Amino acid sequence: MREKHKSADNPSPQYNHTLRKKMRNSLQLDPAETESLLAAGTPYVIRIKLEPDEEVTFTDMIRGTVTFNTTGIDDKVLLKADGMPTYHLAVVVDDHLMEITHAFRGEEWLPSAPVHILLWRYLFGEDKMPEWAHLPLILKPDGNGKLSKRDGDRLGFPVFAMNWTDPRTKEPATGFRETGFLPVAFVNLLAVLGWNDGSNQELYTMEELIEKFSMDRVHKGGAKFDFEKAKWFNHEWIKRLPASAYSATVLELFRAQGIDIPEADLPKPIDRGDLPLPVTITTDVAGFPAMDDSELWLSLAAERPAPNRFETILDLVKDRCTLLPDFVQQSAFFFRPPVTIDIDAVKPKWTDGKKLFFVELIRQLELAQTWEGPALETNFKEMAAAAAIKPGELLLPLRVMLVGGKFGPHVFDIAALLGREETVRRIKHSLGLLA
RNA sequence: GCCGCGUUGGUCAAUCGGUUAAGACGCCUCCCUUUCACGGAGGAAUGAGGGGUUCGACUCCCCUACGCGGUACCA
Repeated sequence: MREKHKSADNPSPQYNHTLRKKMRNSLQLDPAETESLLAAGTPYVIRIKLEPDEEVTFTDMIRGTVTFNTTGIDDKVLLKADGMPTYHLAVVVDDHLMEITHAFRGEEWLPSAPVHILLWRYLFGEDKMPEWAHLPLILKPDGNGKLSKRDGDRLGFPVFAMNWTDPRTKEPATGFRETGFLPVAFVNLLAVLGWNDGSNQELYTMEELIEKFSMDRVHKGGAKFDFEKAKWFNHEWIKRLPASAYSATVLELFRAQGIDIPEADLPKPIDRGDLPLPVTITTDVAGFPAMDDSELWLSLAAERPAPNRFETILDLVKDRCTLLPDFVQQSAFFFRPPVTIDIDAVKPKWTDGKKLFFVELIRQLELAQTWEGPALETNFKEMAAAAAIKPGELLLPLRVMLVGGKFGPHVFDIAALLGREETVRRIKHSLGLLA
């Protein structure tokens, strides 16, 4: 019926005060005919009836006063032919029953806001209506338009906070959490996408956000999503939080990769019964935001005296980690010998002199009184001087022998954490490969 | 088509009439580091266009352009 009113000029004719007069409906039909149609079970919908040329004005927390003229709005369907309400009816009734005081939604809802305002007026009274805020949209990084799951798939980044499967299409989607984002970082990056407090600050804890966030500084225009910047936020949070804040999560990642961390390396399990109930957390470590419950408890024990090897290692490599899974790549060699050894990085410059040096090194390491990074380094450099080889010529081979490649923290920190036995074993193994 | 909302470097953005137009991400150079990073110091890069108002406009007004959102018995 409505189809015949479509034209090239107006591809989407409105069902409004003008058009409804040309259609078959209860407003045009004889009441008796309507009754008989109803009695015969003819399908029907119920629409809102808008008066022509009426101004609907409301206040939006972000946009201020917004005005629409009813002439430009359809008589929206409220109750569908199957008896189910449309969103328009449902939100209003829902918000009323739930006594909603503030309604936040995306900007795409702005055009239908007047319908909802009118519904409030007709049904419950505008005085009971919630305050409105229509948030700017997050746009796709390239081109224009709002960010969608497809863009994430196409460009290789998550668009949802957590993993979820679309109930309609059954399509799975990877979340920020599963990609390796810290909850604090995610909330932080989202908060400053379309808002800032006027200062140069970019990193905010949850507490600071609660204190400083204000609707009047939320932008009206949408912001393009930049995954590089998103990763930067996560990197910053990984760096500034102690490893104990996320070690439990990282432990799971190691296990998922089939790398088991010995019990002795892990932080001692906390007996929750012994801890007082956390009310307020005050620490000087950047406000120390809570993650989830278990991490909250862990963080409470952050000042625990006994350091554990696992978190010590995590703290040692965290500068190199942008996403949580990076920890596995950056520190797996601490827990099991490197799978591959980049021996080609050493071979071209390998000499008999160096070989002799390492043989002697093994002997000395086995004899060493103590096993600490600085002492190991001093001794190593003295040996290099004695052998008349520049330390730099020997440092890289040692690194490759211990970690398998040209990466990782300070070599002697690694050796210290690896322990005498494992250090010697790895040097011997590589010497074998070089023979 | 119509209605609404927007428009400062590649991106996020400050500025609420007077600044050399901040800062951050990314990019480039250098320093530190005998690995990879972190860190430090620099660099390139911005007011969509046109009219007004004003002593003075990125900032206020109008027009145009462009973008986005909506225009469903989807949300």
